[in-house]
Amino acid sequence: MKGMHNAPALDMVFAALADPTRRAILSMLLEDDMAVTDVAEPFEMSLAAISKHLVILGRAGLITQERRGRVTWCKLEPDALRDASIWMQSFGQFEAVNLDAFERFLKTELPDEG
Amino acid sequence: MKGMHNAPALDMVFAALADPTRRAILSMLLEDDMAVTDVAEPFEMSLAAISKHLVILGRAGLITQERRGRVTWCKLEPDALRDASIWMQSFGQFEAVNLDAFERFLKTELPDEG
DNA sequence: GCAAAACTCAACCAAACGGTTGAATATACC
DNA sequence: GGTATATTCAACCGTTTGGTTGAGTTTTGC
Repeated sequence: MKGMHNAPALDMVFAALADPTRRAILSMLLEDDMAVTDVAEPFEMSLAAISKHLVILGRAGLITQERRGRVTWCKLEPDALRDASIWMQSFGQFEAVNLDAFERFLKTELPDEG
Repeated sequence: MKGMHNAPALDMVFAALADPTRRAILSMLLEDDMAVTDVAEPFEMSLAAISKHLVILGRAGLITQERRGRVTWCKLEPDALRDASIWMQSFGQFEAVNLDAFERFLKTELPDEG
């Protein structure tokens, strides 16, 4: 179902991105997977607050969490960003972009993927 | 100041995009500039509610409003989306995208612009 | 000048958000 | 088994969000 942009999903993705703490978390996870405690470390707020932020990021599909032992590992899931990014590209200077050509462009530009 | 992504601005853009009514309004404005009353027409909510949505879109920089007579015209401002879009491209499969090459790609793909 | 049109403002409301603290739950380690 | 670690749960709190309604403001047209 290419090109079908699920509205509730977009709601959740954009809402998740609207918070600077959550965007910072995503940036951190870009480097590497992290435990919840380590994610929380640089922030001046409680671990519980970070835990809630991670739930919101998880429900938006932007991260996944995998529990291994007593540690919950957080992993970036960039695919969720993709739908939102493509939705945005339907505007403005991106208006008339041929998405298939866009995909081909990405494939040629990216080193490892696909 | 290329590449400087203003955090509060991103907050407002993403928050504005997190609502389906507001995304629908943006899609409508993609077609043409519209009066507030005409923007409100297809929605099953009060004009005042739509007026508030337009304020939120305006504060995010996604639209501008120009009053001509008693009619307030709403106009899409896609530049605000651009920063957010570029922020998103720093993730996932867009990570390694050469933005200059991306711009060149857009120029070749778009019929009228630049 | 007066009524209709096109909004916006103000007050209100329920629900969601973003944070807190303290208790609960697993798991790991000695 | 008991204690420390990692994380979530639950209750609470003030603020924001997304809607309502009704009144106010400006402009247009007869």
